[in-house]
Formats: sequence, C-alpha cells, structure tokens
Amino acid sequence: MPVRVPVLLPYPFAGPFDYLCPPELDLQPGDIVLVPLNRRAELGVVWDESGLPDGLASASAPPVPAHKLKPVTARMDGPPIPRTLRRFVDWVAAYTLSPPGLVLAMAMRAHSVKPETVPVGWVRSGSNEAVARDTPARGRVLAVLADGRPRPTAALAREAEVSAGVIRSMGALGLLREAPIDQPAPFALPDIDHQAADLSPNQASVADTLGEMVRARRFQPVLLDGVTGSGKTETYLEAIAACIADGRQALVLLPEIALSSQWLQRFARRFGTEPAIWHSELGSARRRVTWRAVSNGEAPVVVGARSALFLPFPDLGLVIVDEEHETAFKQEDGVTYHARDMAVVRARLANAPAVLVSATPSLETLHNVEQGRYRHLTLLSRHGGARLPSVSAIDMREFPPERGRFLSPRLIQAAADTMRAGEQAMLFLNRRGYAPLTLCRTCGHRISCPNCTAWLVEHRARKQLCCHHCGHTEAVPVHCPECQAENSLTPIGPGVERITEEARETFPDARILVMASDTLPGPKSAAEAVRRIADREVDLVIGTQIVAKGWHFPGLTLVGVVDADLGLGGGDLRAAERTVQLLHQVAGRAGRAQAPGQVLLQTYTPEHPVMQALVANDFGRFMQREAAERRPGHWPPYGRLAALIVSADSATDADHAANALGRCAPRGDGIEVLGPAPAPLAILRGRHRRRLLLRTRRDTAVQPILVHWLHQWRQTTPSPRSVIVDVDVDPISFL
DNA sequence: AGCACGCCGACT
DNA sequence: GTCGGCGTGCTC
Repeated sequence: MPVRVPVLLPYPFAGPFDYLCPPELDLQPGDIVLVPLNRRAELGVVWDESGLPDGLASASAPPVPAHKLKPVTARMDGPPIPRTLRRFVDWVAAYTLSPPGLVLAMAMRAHSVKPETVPVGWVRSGSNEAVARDTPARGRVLAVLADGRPRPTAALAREAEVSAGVIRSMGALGLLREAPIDQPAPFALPDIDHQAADLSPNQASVADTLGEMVRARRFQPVLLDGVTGSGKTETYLEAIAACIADGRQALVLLPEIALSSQWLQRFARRFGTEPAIWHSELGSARRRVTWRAVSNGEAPVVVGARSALFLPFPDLGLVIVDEEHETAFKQEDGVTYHARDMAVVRARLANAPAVLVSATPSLETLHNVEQGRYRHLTLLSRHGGARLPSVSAIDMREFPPERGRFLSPRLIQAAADTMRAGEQAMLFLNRRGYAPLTLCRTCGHRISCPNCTAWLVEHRARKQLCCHHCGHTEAVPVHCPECQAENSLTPIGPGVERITEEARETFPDARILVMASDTLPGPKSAAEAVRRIADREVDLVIGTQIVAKGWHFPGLTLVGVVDADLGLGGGDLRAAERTVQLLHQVAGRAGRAQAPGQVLLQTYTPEHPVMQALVANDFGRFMQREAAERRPGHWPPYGRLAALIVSADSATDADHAANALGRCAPRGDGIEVLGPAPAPLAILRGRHRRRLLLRTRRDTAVQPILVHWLHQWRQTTPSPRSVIVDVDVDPISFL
C-alpha cells in the first residue's frame, strides 16, 4: 500500500494535493517539498489535519484515484513550517473563505524552487603538505589559510597574491577543499540592557504586567491605551525585552512599516541594534535572508506590516499590534483579512500574549475589553511634562475663507503667529492632488473615469487627471469633453496641492514641505522629510494622512485640519469613528515637547459629535455614543457582517448573478441579508459591481452560512463566465 | 497561478 | 496554407 502524503501548494486549489511519499524521504508535516505539478516542479508543504471545528473546516473532497498520484521529488533543506503557522494558515483560510493555498502563498513569498546557494570558500585539505610547498605561490596560499578560515577564490587570490588558476589547480590536486563560509547571524541579538528605559511609575507598572504576561507563556489579549505621547511604545519595548530575555521571538505589526523610521530609531536607542524588518517592498535577497533567520530563530524581533503574521516563527512569545485601530491592517485584495484580528489568533495558537496598542482603540477592541475577553492596561498622562494640545473648532460658516480659498482667516492668523514665534505649523488635508473634481461651468459636465464610477482628480504638478481607484490618467483637457466650450473647466474643492498653492501665496517666506504618498514615494524620502522637519529646516508642513503617523516633531505646535468634515459623508458604518481616530492622531502631532500645542479644526458642523469629542478630548463618551447607535441594529461589534461583492463584465451579468444570490439568500433567526444593491463604486476597473451584505447576531458564525449560500447559488444558477463573487468577512470598506 | 489545448484573423 | 489571439480547463 503506497503511502499518501497531503501537500499544500501555494495556489488557489480547494485543499492539499496527495502525493506518494518515497520511503527514503520519511516526510513529516511542515516539511517543504518539491513536487511535480502539471509537468512543472513546484514547492509545497507537507500538510496535516487542520483540527478546525466542523463549521469552519472545508468540505473534504473524495480522494483522488491512486493511479494519478505522483511521487514527491525531494525535501528541501531547512526547518519545517512550524505547526503553529500551519494551523494559522488553516484558520485564516477557513475564516476568510479563501483557498488555503493562497494563504500559504503569503507564508512562502520568500521561497523559490532553486535551492539556497550557500557561499563556499577554500580551506586546506591537510594532506600532502610537502608537495604543496613545492612552489612559492602554493606556499603563500597555504600560509594565508593557516588560520583555518575559508575564503572565496577571489579573496584568497588577492590575499596570497596568486592567480585564481593556482587556487583552482590546488583544488584539483586535492591540496585545498571547499567548505561553507559561516555567515554572521543577519540580526544581532538586541541588548536588553543597552539603555535602560526611563519610565514613569505608571509606565513601569504597566511594563511589569506585560512582562509577567510574556513570562507566563499563555495566550492573553490585552489593550494598551493611553493618549498620544504617553509613552506606549517605550512601555511595550519592555515587554519585548522580557520576551527576548525569555528566549522567545517577538512580532510587532505597524500599519505602514515603510513610514516608521522614527520607530526603528527608538528601538535602536533602547536595544542598540535594529530589528528584522518585513514588508512587501523588501528586496528578494533581503526577504530570503529575513525569512530564513526567522525560521532558524535567529531573528529575535520582527517589526513588519500585516504580512509578517505569516512568517515561520518557531517560538513566538509576543505579538504587538501598534495603532490597532488603523484600517490599513485590513487587507482588501487577494485574501481579505484583518491583520489585527488575525494577530490575536496567531498569538492564541502560539500561546503568547497579544498586545493591541492605540490612543483611540477601535470599538471592536473596546467591546472585547468590556466583555472581559481582553485585559486592559492604560497609560494615564503625557510623558515628560508635555501637555495635551488644546483643540478648537473653526466654524467655517462664521469665519469663511476668501472666495476661491480654503483657509479661514483664523487659521491663517494662528499659523502666522506660530511661525513668527519660530515654531512649526502643519496643515492636514486627507486628499492628494490639486482638486477632486473638474467641472465645466458651461454645461455642468463633471470629468469622470472611463473605467470607474469616480471623478478624476487633477494633479496639477503632473498636468494630469488621475483616477485614484484604477490608475487611469489623462492630460487635463482644454475644451470640455461634453460641450467643447473652451476655458470653461474649473477645479472644484481642494487637495493638498491646492492648499500648498494657497499657503505659498499667503506665507511667501515660509519654508513649506508637502508630505503625501505621491510626493514621498519611498521609505527613504519619507525618512528624509521627517528628518528635515525634526531638524527645523521646515516652517510649514502640508500633508495627507501620512503626517498622522506616530511622528515626533518637537517644534510643531500648531495643527490645522483643513476639512474636518471630510470622511463623515458616504454612509459608512465607521465613518464617524474613523474620523475621530484620524483627527485625534493628527492632533497628537502638536505640542509633543515643552511648548503647548494648538489644534484648529475647520468645520461646517461644529455641533457634530465628532467635533465635540475632539474639542472636549472626550473619546470615551464618543465611543459610548457610537456603541449605543450600533447595538440595537446588531451592527459590529454587536453583530457580524460579511459582504458579497458580485462583479462582471456587463451590468446585466452582474445584475443576474446578484439577483440570483439574493433569491437564495439564507434565512433564519438572527440572519439578515441586505441587497443586492449597486456598489458605491458601481463600476471599478471596468467591472460592474453589486453588493450583498449578510448580518448575523454575534453568536452566529457567518462562514457556514456563506459556504452554504454560495453552494446553493452555484447549484441553481449557471454562472456566466465573467462573474466573480468576492467574499469579505468583517468588511471595513463599504465601496 | 501557470500552462496546455482549442478554434478564428493577418501574414511569410 | 501557417502564427497566434486569449477563452476554458486542469493540475494530486
């Protein structure tokens, strides 16, 4: 009876494929293997039973007939994929309704079929000393190698002052042999005593608690909150120190690792070395080295973007999610998962604490605290004597800007005063480009994207109109595309470019720096911009949401929010919550050192609870209000949501499929289906989109319902070719 | 995801 | 008469 071994391949198949295990291989679950697939060679991982509850486990297909089985080609060198990562892959696949192979692919991105090239060098083979010394050249080679350290051919030739040919011939004669060159460990062990933390009593007590949780080696989710500047990072660095001292690995997730130069500096200041870094823009060589180091346990601390969750930690002892409220943790393409929630699962599977960190925790996390599922640790005050900035609203109805302008006289005055006092000011507007809409004054035509239901955004510096959804660009037209009127197209509304133009005219002497994702394309340029601000080479910073990241700008004392109402429209479930979080984060950039900070919110609705919460700095009451609005309708976190997005080449195909899905929608106590309805982005990249939303009570799992629903739909509806149904469990975006 | 097989337009 | 377009189907 030949032995079958299940191998999970990094492709969107329903489950693992069976292969024959050659007896000499003795394969174990987790082994990385080379297997034949459709006359190609592919890497896969020997899999095992998922152990998931029936509701989540994928339906097992009938076994493939024995004559189709092919044998495993080889086992790759290196440590196996740890069991905790295998179970995590299964869990994420089941939760998100994704093929497990696609989830595995995220864990295998660093791998290629060709084996790792181990650098080799020459050493003395020990035999025939006498023969070897017969020429001076050979003698010099042996003398150089007397210390036993292997050297590559080129280096050895240079050191011994011989040609490479001499070395090759000595190799052929057996006077030298090749030996692997020991690579230094790519990541130094952080020195937990490098610079002892200077913590307040409150911080020290929280750090002690976190340290105890790490040493307990038990799963325990915990919310660590505290106002911006209260020293949350310094505090959790002590938990990392405890984890390193305990000999286990720590993982820190940041929402945008590419924008975290200052975080890395703080880490280096505390531990004397930089941690391993993981994000999607990492080069392939670096990526391979890091993956291998994590796998070998040689990377004690990894800081990364959400994909770092899928690294093969053999001994994960701590997971930290900084800025846990950030929506950047939700991956929207490919496997749709929320890294904050999956981080908690990862920690549970590793028997490790999970620390969620935020000044403005999400309602989901606050609810988990309230229910007793998460512990709660709070830092009470700003560290080092800095006071919280004072926040006030500018009622734009009362103090409107000049015609065609966007800055209120009050904000202009405050910025001028700030800069005159030698301090720095910041203007925040979460919108790239010059103007979000181009309108024809003659016929009222609005220039929109040919592929999407969206307006084109003018980028004046690039002389282009751009779609921020599909990347379509076109030159700014001279004539209206609709009525051909000349010089009739007008930009409507501001983006950061337009605010910059206005600021240059208003403050002609100010040194202005613009921070937006398109003006700071990479981590290096972002780090340089941050350095220039910190070094006071800039008077006025104008930026989109990247200025909201956890930067520390000691000279910044004024933050002006150009359009505080932006983001409140659109009927998004979390619009208000997100706006409070974002604006609170932006506000936190002001007054982080001794000088007090001031924050001005330009708004047409100063009475709105969002503005009231920011002005009163009463985040808790605002969240209670949010909770009260969501609870009765079983909206998250008091219920569960899953979105089905139906897309097709034509509107009729999309409608037919969506209507058919609507007809076989699940029914039952506490189950509700909303839609189908055209998605807000009804056309995206040329595809017509419809949405259905499944809402259940919190005690009802959505996955079995979704699996059954999609199964029913496929059974009853002959699916047109172009139709795709994407599932988004726990949706964040409602576009 | 790849990579084949499979039927309809412009070329040596 | 072929080369090749990408539609659909399979991979243990």
